[in-house]
Amino acid sequence: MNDTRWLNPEEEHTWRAYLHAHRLLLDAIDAQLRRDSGMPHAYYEILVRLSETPGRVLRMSVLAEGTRVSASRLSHAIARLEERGWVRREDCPTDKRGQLAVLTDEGFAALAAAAPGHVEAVRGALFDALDPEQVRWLGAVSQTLADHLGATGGRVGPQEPNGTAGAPVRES
Amino acid sequence: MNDTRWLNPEEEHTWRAYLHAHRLLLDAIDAQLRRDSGMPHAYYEILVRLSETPGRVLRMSVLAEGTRVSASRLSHAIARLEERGWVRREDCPTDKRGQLAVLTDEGFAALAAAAPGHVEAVRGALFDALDPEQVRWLGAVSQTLADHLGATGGRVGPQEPNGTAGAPVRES
DNA sequence: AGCAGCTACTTGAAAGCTCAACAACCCGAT
DNA sequence: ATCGGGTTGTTGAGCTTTCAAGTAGCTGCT
Repeated sequence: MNDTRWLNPEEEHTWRAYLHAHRLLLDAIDAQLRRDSGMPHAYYEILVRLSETPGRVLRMSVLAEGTRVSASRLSHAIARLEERGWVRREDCPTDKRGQLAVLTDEGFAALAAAAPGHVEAVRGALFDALDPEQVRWLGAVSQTLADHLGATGGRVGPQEPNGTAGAPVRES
Repeated sequence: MNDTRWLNPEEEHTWRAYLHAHRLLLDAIDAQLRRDSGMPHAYYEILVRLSETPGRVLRMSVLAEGTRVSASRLSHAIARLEERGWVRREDCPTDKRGQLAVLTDEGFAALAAAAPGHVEAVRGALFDALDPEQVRWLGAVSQTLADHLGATGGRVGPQEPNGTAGAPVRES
């Protein structure tokens, strides 16, 4: 009749704690970026991606893959970033279907301005709360999970060993 | 000039892996619920909360606190759940400002119908990928984080040791 | 060459979320 | 009693995300 494999108490607790912690964490990060830099975290991630790339250009499809967002969402997002002058679209020379998203100097400046506050927020919300062993485990578990979901349930296939966000390319 | 405490390589990697994993995980969970049960995960969490309460009633403020959602968002969400007939509003007898959200039988049925698929999704996306030690660490780290953010940066004050979601009250 | 089927990206509408403003009410102090 | 300040919940506007088409171009097959 009912062959659902319900969660056992430990799993249940873990899942709820995870949801709880994650919501608080991401809400804090997103709120900080919106408040101090006028951009949602999703946009920050896009800008970071672009900033790390030689020429600060990326094809839409690659960018979508890299930031794990749907094509549609990226298209809308880039449209808005374009309105702000932070990103510019160009035609892809090798594939007439393609579009390139180019980070403008204004976009890079906006990112550079946002980065310190954002990094402080991440540090304050996440790393300040965890001891080194916890950080290692969080990294390991996240990696395992990302591999699992990337290969199995997730959006797509071949995974780069990579996530998003942080600081823009440090110009060193 | 620049005294930002940037993330070190391990932190950077951990943060990106975390974002990556989390996005894949929550997207998968949310997509499953939308597809199979026509409700976003946020609504599921609200219904779960209500289902676990004696009488399946909760004051808006308590529900907002419990699901870690802004008052505004909850108000909108309840409005939509009400349109579907899954929740009903009632006046709070002891405080004329207050409103009670009551889970209807239809709402409970919808939750009960959604739960098995959702739990399978959580299991498949999360617990199937982790070994017991990783689950323990994930729980511990999440709990630490939730406490930290609940007390410090998060939305509010006195924390219940609790998150959200899972199965509705098992009728045992 | 031409065509079927796939990939890349966009679009518009509907749904959800955030933010700021607001109405109604409670409570404590005067 | 009433007034000030805090709390509870709602609303509407604007923005973001999702979903379902839709357009255009590539690719391999005949």
